[in-house]
Amino acid sequence: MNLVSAELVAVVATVADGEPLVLASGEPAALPHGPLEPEHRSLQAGMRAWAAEQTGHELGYAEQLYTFADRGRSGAADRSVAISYLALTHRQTDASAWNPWYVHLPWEDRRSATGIALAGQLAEPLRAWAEADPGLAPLRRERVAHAFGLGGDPWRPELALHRYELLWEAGLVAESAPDRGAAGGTAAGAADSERAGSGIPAGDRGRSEVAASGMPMLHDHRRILATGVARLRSMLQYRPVIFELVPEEFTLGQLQTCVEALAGQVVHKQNFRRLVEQQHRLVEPTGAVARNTGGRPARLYRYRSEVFRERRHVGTKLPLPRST
Amino acid sequence: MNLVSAELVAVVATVADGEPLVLASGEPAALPHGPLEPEHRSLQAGMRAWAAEQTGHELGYAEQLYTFADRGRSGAADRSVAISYLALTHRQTDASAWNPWYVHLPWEDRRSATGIALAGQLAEPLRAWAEADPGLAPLRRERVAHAFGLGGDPWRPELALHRYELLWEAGLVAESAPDRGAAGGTAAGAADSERAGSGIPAGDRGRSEVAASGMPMLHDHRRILATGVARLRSMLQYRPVIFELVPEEFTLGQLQTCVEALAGQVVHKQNFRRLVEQQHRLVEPTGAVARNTGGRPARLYRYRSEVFRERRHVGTKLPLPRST
DNA sequence: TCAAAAGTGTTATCCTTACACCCATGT
DNA sequence: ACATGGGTGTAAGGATAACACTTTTGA
Repeated sequence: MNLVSAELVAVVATVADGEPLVLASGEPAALPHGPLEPEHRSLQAGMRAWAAEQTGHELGYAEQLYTFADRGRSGAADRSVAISYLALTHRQTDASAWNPWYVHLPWEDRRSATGIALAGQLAEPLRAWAEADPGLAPLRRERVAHAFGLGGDPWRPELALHRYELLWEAGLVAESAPDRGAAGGTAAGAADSERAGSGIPAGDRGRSEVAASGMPMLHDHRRILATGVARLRSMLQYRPVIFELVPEEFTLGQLQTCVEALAGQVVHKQNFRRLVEQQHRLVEPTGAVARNTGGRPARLYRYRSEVFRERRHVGTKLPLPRST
Repeated sequence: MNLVSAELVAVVATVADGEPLVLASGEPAALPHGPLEPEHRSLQAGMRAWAAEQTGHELGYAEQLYTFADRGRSGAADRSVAISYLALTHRQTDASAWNPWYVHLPWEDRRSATGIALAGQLAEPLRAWAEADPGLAPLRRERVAHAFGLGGDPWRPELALHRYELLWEAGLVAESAPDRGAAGGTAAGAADSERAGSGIPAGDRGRSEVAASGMPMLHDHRRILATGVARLRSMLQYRPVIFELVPEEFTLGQLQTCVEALAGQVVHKQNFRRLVEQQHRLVEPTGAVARNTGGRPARLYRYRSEVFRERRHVGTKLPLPRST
């Protein structure tokens, strides 16, 4: 009988003040994780137990993401399987263990011009990587253009995992950099933590590119985070998941900010409101207003849980601009 | 260290003569499967190795489906994790090990009036199950209506997994029937195979309902099959996966038949053609014609692989009738 | 008064669905 | 001739993306 060790890993996401956050702690940053144990009643129950123990959080919605097998984690002989989950939770007050997504995946935040510029800095090294192997160049060019929205392709928020994997292959993240030895990789772990924190590859690349490569995480946790981001962004398009991340009462502005935080992209205000209110009828006004908006007071809304039945399949369609 | 055994299971799908097929063999029918072994380079590689060894097939496209943990498989103490994959392959000639999907999931085939009637036979027992527990009744009613398209809800092909799980919970499939002992369940295996083949629960239900409940499979393999069917039907809507299942040259009629086989539902002919040809420009004529169509000869088409770049995200949108 | 955010109205365009109809072949 | 499947034209309705504009607050 071939036995393996099974590890449970959780991407626990929330949004606070318009910033998407993920539960992560340690140096290098690690997602909540732990082995599957005999007393766990199910995979999901085990994941919840570890997350609760390590973070004091009870999780809300959760779904399985992906199962990874790493041969190299603790040597070639015994093998470990990592079963990852995505969990959503309302904002909590303990600020300790939360990291902004975009600290680890800065190129995914295109809400501002500077964010887009940051992502743009990756284009040149990616092209260089694509051309480095003449045989693979056409395929790589295509993959880069598709994933990063270059050369006529639109930027697709839900391709976050493709993008991370390309950067990994190209050696543009610390976990895969040719001169690795900082965080990530096989079993480096806590060694060399001052460099791990900054995520600086030892190559001769400029300072700006370093900022674009993001803060590394333990083992393949950044890949798992990217998987969670991609899944959440996909769900956003066809299921009303936002309401797991927003307080019971909210303004349409807050809702929009939350969507923008997850998608990493701004959406068209007027059409967003109409879509949510009229087309999908996902929300209804509570009658109350919020006055702390900085401008005109905003009506408060609540999620119409009745529609969960009729509109389970509808998401918050993003009124994305035609070409980005 | 807590160790578990990891098993790889494959849902290998194809379409032949307008009938969707899955690789399965034995009694009760089992999907290709086997333990993860040290020499496997990755999870997917292991799955491919087992499938090739057990069926003589090299697989084409493959993607991970889901990871299940069963406590009860071989006793309470040691635990097994099943990592399942969906694989697509072109039609092969060895007819031996292929089973039609709808032998196992007959309610999923709504291409004919008799198929729809078959699914309708499940409505009554499902309602009875929903009402059996007064506390859970509202939730169960809602789940049944949503999954099976009752009471104003549309039938959604991609909810195949929800439907199977409801039937399982309601004890309407042999694997979960209260009087179980035939195929499925814990470790029944090859015992009692003559009853397993027919899938007849020992209860006092009528003959027609037996036909509607479908042929059982080993362990939870029918659930895994339902997961694969659901995933494939989802993909159909937003990615051009059909072309993995169709010969290089095909008529639009063949393509449509193939889509209908997977979706378990007929589609609107004229609009299907226009969608594929014009909107998405997924195909182009080869110039040749097929004369064995039974009517007017049909133009042959090929898949425009150029669009894989521009339209990776586009699927074969199903021009479904407004209300079913 | 002005910045900032909330909220309304309208339009052009495209996609979806549906209906009606003609075309080319084998029997 | 006629059944069978292949193939075309067109129109109604709804969803989308874009634009211009008004309203109400706090500083």
